[in-house]
Amino acid sequence: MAQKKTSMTKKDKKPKAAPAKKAAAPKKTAPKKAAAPAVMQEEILMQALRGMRDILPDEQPYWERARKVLSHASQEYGFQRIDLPTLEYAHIYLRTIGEGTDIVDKEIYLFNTRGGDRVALRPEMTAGLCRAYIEHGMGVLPKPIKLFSMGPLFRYDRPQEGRYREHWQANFDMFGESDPILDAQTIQLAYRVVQQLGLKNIEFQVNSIGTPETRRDYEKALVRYLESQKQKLCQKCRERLTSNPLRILDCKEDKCIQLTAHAPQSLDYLDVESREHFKKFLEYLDELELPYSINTRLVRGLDYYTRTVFEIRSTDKDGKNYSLGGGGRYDRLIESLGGEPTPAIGFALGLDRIVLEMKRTQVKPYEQPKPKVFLAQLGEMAKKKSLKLFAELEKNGVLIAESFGRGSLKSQMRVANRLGVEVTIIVGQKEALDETAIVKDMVSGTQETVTQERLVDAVKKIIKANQILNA
RNA sequence: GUGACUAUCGUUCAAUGGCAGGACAAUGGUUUGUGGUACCAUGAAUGAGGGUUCGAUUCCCUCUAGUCACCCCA
Repeated sequence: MAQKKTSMTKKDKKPKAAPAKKAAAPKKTAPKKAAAPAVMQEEILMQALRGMRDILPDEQPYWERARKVLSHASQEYGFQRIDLPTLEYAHIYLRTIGEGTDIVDKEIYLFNTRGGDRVALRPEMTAGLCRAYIEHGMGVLPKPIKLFSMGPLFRYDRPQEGRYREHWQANFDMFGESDPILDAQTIQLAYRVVQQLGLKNIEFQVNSIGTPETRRDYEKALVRYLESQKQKLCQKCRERLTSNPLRILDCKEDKCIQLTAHAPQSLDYLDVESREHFKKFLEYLDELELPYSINTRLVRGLDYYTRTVFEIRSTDKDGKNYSLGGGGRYDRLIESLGGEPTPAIGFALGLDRIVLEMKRTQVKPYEQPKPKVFLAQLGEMAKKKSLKLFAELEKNGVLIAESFGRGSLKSQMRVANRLGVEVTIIVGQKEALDETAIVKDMVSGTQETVTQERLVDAVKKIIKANQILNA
């Protein structure tokens, strides 16, 4: 695995006094750290916060492609974009995600504002979405109400690759209908997105966790079963027995897997309606011919889910599993926040992981249109004119590059060449005076002088000719 | 939150208890207004703080950060 090295701290570099040659003194005698300047500057760590990262230009083409695909898919499926604040009253998360969950107990960014409000950086999107739904009375809109959202979330985790304290998610949510066909459509949409992104080896895992009541019954039954054979569990799972018994189903220890294989299954404890819902859901899924499997061990980390839950996973050649996203029904959530009872379903895709997966599987990133024209200038007068020329060309739809800061024509030509432009426009002292410009075809190397009025046409002519040649 | 491993120019790879070096990238140049190659030059690093030592980038400790495995999740 390629270990990504990251440079860390930078000391403030002292500006060089003058461009003049370094004093004759040999390097070694120069003190490594020169004497402090008169005003002592406090050294600040030039380092992003832990778990936070910069998404640099190099990586942006992947993100751009992901964003484009997501936003197109959302429109095709009739979702409307909504943007929510990153900060909310803390209690909406404590209430919805559930106290006792790791997200709330250990991972939430919680603080008091100057005004004394207890607020939290959003650790997930759904709670804020429901708050907005209620606040703006969206219940009166025609059902289902489909909302699409994309933005950063925050969790105070211990970072690793594909897991950051600030990470990006795209969320698709539908409110107002409980029909299981929506559950299937949600998965269809998720599949559509990963397909359009060109991701391979995708699988869905689905499960139903029923209602909070049946879940409690099931949990009791599970504990009862496991308690009777406690010795066969691993050390951690013995602790989980009281803290979070459902998690035992996820344990990777062989003995726990063996034991839980015969444990009661959540599906057996579903109420009649949930059972029917799940059955229908699976029928629809079969109809769609999507790659899915039922994972009765799938338990999601949020308390608000009811009935359908699912995850989108990608498997690499070593059989390793990555969760790219997940979701499920949350039919009680709006009600629990004080709104009208409103069924809902949603899912989230983790953009950081999607991008990681795109790179892993060598998906083509989005390619930014490249400039085909370079504008070179020579001399003060031409330099002034070139600003205007640039604007003129850009207005006429010519994507243009320049390097105004450079002096010599040679270095500008070098840049033009490196950029692979088809045309270079050269404006020097003479051309500036004559209101003309030299148009050079970089492929053939020929050039001609044209008036600045005819410049746009002349440039476009060459580009067009090249297009025909290439076609 | 737990454990393990790691940290050298922008990137990448060296080296050393005694002046930290190369490659790539960058910038300028090889006669004054034209691209490639080649050549030359110029900047640029031992994550931070302590300790051991005559001397530490190298050995030790702490911190910070990353990666991995847990935990959890997207």
